[in-house]
Amino acid sequence: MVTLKDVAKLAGVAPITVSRVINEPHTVKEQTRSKVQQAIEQLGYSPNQLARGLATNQSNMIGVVVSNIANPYYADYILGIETKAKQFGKSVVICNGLDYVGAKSNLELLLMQRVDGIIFTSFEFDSIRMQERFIGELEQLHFRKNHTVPVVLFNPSPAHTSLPVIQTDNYLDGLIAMRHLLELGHARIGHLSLNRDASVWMDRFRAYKDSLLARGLPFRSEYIRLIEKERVKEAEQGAYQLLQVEERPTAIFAANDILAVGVLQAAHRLGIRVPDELSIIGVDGIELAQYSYPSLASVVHPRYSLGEQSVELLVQIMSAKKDLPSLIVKSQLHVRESTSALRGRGEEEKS
Amino acid sequence: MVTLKDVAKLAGVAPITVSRVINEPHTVKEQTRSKVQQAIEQLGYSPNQLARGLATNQSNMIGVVVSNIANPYYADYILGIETKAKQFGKSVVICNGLDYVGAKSNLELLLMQRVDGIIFTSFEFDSIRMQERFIGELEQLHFRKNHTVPVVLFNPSPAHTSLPVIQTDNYLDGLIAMRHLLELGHARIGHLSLNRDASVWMDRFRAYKDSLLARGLPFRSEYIRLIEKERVKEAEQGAYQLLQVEERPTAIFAANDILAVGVLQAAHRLGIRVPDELSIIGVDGIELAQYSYPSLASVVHPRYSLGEQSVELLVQIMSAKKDLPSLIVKSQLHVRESTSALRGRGEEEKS
DNA sequence: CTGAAAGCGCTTACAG
DNA sequence: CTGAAAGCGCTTACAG
Repeated sequence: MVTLKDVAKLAGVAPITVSRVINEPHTVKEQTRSKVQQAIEQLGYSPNQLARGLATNQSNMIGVVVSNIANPYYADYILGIETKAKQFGKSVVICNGLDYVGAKSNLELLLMQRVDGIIFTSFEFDSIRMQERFIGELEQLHFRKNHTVPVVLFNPSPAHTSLPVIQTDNYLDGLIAMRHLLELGHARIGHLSLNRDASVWMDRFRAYKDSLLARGLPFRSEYIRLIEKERVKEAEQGAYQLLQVEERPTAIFAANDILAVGVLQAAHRLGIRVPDELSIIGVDGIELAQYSYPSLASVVHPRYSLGEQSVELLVQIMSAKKDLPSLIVKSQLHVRESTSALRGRGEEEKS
Repeated sequence: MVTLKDVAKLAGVAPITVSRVINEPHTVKEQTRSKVQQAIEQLGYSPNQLARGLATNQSNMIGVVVSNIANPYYADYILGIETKAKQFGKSVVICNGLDYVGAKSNLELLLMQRVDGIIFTSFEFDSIRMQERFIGELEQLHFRKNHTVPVVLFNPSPAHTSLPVIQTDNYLDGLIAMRHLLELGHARIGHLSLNRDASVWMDRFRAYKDSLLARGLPFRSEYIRLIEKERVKEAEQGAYQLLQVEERPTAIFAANDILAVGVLQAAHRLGIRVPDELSIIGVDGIELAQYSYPSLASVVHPRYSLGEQSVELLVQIMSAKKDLPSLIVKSQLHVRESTSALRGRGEEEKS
């Protein structure tokens, strides 16, 4: 391997001068600089980041622990992270954090690699208790005297933590979805969600209830279905039950797009026309919802931008050497083809 | 930061002994080992990988340059890479390689980081010429005398290269898709693909033609549609034209699932029933196809496994210090709801 | 504007 | 089984 020394020798200067040409070119005289530049190109020199990192105590890498890399929700998010990280001259080390053990061991690896900071996405461990524990350990790590690693949590669950957080507003997402359905005149609205106590599901459910109450609409337990797994098939099964109660809901607020797709599938198989007989809305804005037939209305998360902002927040914390206020990023309602005004009510309005 | 020295001091041994406890524990006497272990835990020591990498000339990182991180095709692939890499004790640095400039600069960054090896996925640069150029530069890099970086290309395009390659068989994928349709009795089969000269599209197209010829079926140019962009919307537009020729195809082989979803959308909007009036099959096996309504038949790539195998191949090359034969991984036909026997022909068979 | 020395935190190779 | 010395390839801090 070509080293700084080799370049220095060829250019007839001291190694430190080569270092300067690379890191602070303006401090070097034009003439020597071009001499060094030439030597660098001639030898195809590529600075060793490991050595540089060791000397500067800065690796120029940021770690990202994603709860599940294969989850399509995170594809855009990761792209946003990568793009923004490169703008700051940083590389991205990506890890999967499917369970506590995996997340923990990946965290340790990242610490060994001396990454400049770490971004964690919302975990989906088996139990919320383990997530609590993990976040607790992160806090300990973060507030340790001798070596602090800047950390940003994206949509942590549980949400209460002293660490810097970037988050979407689950409750607001729910309100937005419900308002859309209510404004279309729907009153018999079902809710399909997950039987988990993470805030994603709890808060969206709370928004569902509050929205009904605010309109003076009854809250009917037969209009609620909580399934066990965040999968289309499971959601479809749950939706069957929701769609077979006596007074069928005219609209369903699915807690996210995966579940919404399941509802759509169920409607198709039951021969229920969407949106004529049933309106459906989800949350997240993943591709799957966009390319369903009919395309699904969704409260869309700006995932790419969330990735970018996660990095920005992390970098700010890194340079400020202190924590910054948490960030809440707004979602946006995308009305597509899966919702329509309630029949009858809609006609009344026309006349 | 706690260093090896600190641990050594606390344990009352030489630094090298601590190093041994970490890297080759069996060479250290039980008694000293436990003394050192205790000191490590007490201080919360975490070995500095940068220093280790500098000394051993091995970073324990592998680089991955993905043509487009946000492409859902790669989500599972990356997960497979990450999982397998961790089994080998390696971290994954992920980069986006949307265009030549981006791929090039990311390559340079990875080289500076002294990654142990790099995996490149098929590029989708604007022009095939730039892809050729990039692969050419990789070859140069690979066969350079003084510092060779092991490299694996996943589905490169153009496909002819002297570098180690792991690939799916585009031509075979096409044959499998076509055989399925032909066996269902279809004779009027359309093909929707991209107007690009990458082998993904060329080879699948060739398989389309050859399959027809092998059955003595006519090749009709009005049954072919090549669109400009790999997008559902664009595919839908292309499909309209395909579905409005006088003698409408009874089946369509879409060159991949994205395009197949577009065909499905077009069929829906034209009121053409799938699969009763039109069978559709794609290639890739992405989620989007699986959760369409009706669900789309596809020649499925084992993407998770492809990721795993990419890492395995890379690791083998790294340790063998020489190139290994290229790997071709088989796809698998998943019949779902979007294909059915040609009416009439199907009934004949029954009687 | 340029350089000689020391050090970042590990491991390798050689002793004992 | 354990250790002292040298080195990996950079940069920091101090001189001049």
